[in-house]
Amino acid sequence: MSGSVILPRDFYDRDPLVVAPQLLNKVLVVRGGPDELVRVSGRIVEVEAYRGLDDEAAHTHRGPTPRTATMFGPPGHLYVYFSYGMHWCANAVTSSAGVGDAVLVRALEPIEGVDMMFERRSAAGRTRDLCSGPAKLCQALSISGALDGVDLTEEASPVVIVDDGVGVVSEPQQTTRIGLSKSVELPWRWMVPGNRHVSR
DNA sequence: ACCGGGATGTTCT
DNA sequence: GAACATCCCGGTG
Repeated sequence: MSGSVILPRDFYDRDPLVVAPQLLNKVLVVRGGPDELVRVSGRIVEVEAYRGLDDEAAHTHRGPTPRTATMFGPPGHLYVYFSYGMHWCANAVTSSAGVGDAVLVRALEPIEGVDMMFERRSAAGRTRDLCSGPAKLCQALSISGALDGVDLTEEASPVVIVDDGVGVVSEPQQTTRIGLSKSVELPWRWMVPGNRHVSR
């Protein structure tokens, strides 16, 4: 798309506390996949940072496991994990390879493929129900474990994150993270202030 | 509006 | 066994 630029590797190769708020207003795009010729996308309006070294809630905090191989890998890749026995959640790996940091994408404002999103998410009654949660957006965009490890910085990738020229959020809303029992005090969740598509 | 519980399977103690 | 980076549905006020 003209005017849209794929975020480069350098963007991700930094501390997730820096990357996370800068991912707000960027656009997550999924193309191809199970439904050929379909392109769906949404603007990132809510994120959380996970930092393996000092964050007890991070999957990587207790060292490498088979599940977290991608999160310990190089930055700029998609880390997808299976949650509560039925949901998928998607992260962008940050920091350098071997560190184990990532940013969880928690909510999108739908842009392209809204009809397809409603088909995939029969429970959604309103547009703001389509992508207002980390597992909801994976369902709407058809992101599953098959896409774990995808390079987000390659033009040919089925999943990319692009900058479409909308600026960074000047004063992101910052709170503690959602749904955790460990490291609950860390204020590592950021949102676009006033956006209707954030999670509850 | 809020609250409680069930679904469902991988990972870790 | 218990915990888990969740969601949905049905209760009640």
